[in-house]
Amino acid sequence: MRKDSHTTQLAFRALADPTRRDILVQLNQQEMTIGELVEQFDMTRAAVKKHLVILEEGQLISVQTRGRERVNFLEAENLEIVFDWLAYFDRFWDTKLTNLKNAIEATEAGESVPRNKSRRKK
Amino acid sequence: MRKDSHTTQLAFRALADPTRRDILVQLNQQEMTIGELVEQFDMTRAAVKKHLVILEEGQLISVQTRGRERVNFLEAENLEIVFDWLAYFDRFWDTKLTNLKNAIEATEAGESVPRNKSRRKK
DNA sequence: CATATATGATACCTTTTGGTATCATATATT
DNA sequence: AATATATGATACCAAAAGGTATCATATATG
Repeated sequence: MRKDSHTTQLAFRALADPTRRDILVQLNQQEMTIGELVEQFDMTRAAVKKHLVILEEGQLISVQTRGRERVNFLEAENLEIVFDWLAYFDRFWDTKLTNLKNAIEATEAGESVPRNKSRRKK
Repeated sequence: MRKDSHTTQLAFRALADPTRRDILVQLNQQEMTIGELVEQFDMTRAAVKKHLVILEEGQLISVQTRGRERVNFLEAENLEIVFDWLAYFDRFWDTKLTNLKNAIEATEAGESVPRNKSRRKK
């Protein structure tokens, strides 16, 4: 039986909570301190901190100290852990490849890369 | 703030457990009854059944009744829910597109579709 | 130096999760 | 019809998850 790695488990665990997924979205827009993140959520600093720890364990964010501040960065490349797991499923993948092929050809034709609907911000 | 859908949440929740991910892998090879699945795991039927319910709620499997048997199928297309969420992250996506472009060109050149790590730089 | 600010750490609580044991139901099979 | 088989449902339990309140620590700043 195929058993995926602990690294994979920590990544999926990190993504299982909606607040944590939202944090990643925030950090995709801009790196932020925990203080700035707390302003975006209706919960205490301690709760946000716990989420940040789990995101770090999942290798989806990194932290850089700046004086007394600690700035959190999205580690977008490490979403590959999840992507790779998905890629295992050939049936899904085959149709996906076709769609992506079209997207890429559109891109090469000079259009902008087509995005997901949820990507739009109003 | 971007808030993802309940559907997305149920999918990520379903993927958060290693046993459930393994079940999807099993069902990718071949559709199976709960009885057949139980043979593959070191836990009771009731435990497996709970996992199947959560996978159904995440729309990642479907069930078809055949006499007294209930056959579970992978709904590989619905992994798109997760894929779409990942696609939001442009930084990740841009590098991924490049890799996929290479993969697709290789495919069109007659090679088989490369997967996972083997797709990356060698 | 003294104080405010930004953050981390810990104890504690409630709900969810992952599991078992057990009972109930539907459909083959003899 | 009676029994075996395949599955579903429920009560119960321990551990993990998600949250708060509170205390501790490090670093700017007047």
